[in-house]
Amino acid sequence: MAGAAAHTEDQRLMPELPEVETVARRLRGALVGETVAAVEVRWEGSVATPAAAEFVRLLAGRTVTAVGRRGKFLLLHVDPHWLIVHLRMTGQLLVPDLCAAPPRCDRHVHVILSMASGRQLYFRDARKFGRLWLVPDPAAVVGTLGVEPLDEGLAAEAWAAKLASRRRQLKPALLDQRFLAGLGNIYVDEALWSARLHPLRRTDTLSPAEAERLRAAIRAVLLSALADGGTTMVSFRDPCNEVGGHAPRLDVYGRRGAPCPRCGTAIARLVVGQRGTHVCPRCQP
DNA sequence: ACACCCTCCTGGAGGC
DNA sequence: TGCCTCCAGGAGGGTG
Repeated sequence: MAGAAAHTEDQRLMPELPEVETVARRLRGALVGETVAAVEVRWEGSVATPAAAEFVRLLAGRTVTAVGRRGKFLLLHVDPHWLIVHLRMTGQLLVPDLCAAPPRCDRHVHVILSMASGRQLYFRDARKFGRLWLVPDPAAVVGTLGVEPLDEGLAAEAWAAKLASRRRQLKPALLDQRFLAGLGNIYVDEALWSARLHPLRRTDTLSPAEAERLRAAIRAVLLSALADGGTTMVSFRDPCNEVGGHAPRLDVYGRRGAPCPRCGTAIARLVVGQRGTHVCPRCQP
């Protein structure tokens, strides 16, 4: 019975930190050193800033010197500019050149960068929520993001104090990119399950042991997904049009009605902060 | 500081 | 090749 319901949720899956990091790593090898020859913007709504014509003009002739990630944002240094991309729900960055099964250049491909070498980069996005920015300073886009969960910044003491300093429900706090950068709906549910914490617990009620459990769970969940090349339910693809391998290893997300891997109780679905949320009613009191 | 609501957008599912 | 409605989801904005 999890079948139909879970499949519905599977349609709405966004790239989170492990998926964006996977894209960044593979784009780095594909694009660093490449020079942009031409840019085509097929749907102007994909470009947040500047205006499409200016976006095209500024990129032409520039060379990609670095590819990085901050939270769920991709940062491409197209010297001297920064091309920043957020994939949101269904966005993809594809390098057809490298694909064993190349994507069609269909109506969902909204921006195309053509390199001097002939290599191309597609920005494809069925739901059109994804955005591209071209700015002189990345801080204009990513300046308000919180700490990176996989960085030293998430030290145990600082993390416990950070949680204690807020009075919010755990799930909305963990989804807040100013609080912690990179988690989305899937990995928040997975981390809370792993740490045996209910999503409605208030951040300032966690014991030091619980805070540490959560910190470790977040890191473990992200690292595990990253090792699998991310989670693909339906739409996530890396630049080579390949799916991520982590979906079968999810413990609660999209598994309503299925048995909790720890205790066998049926996974429940509730709504927290307007978002579908998966918990084990027994493990997460 | 926090909760709540709205907008963006569309494919898929379910009702009929 | 059936049509129509509903809905999820991240981020940013606004309001209470």
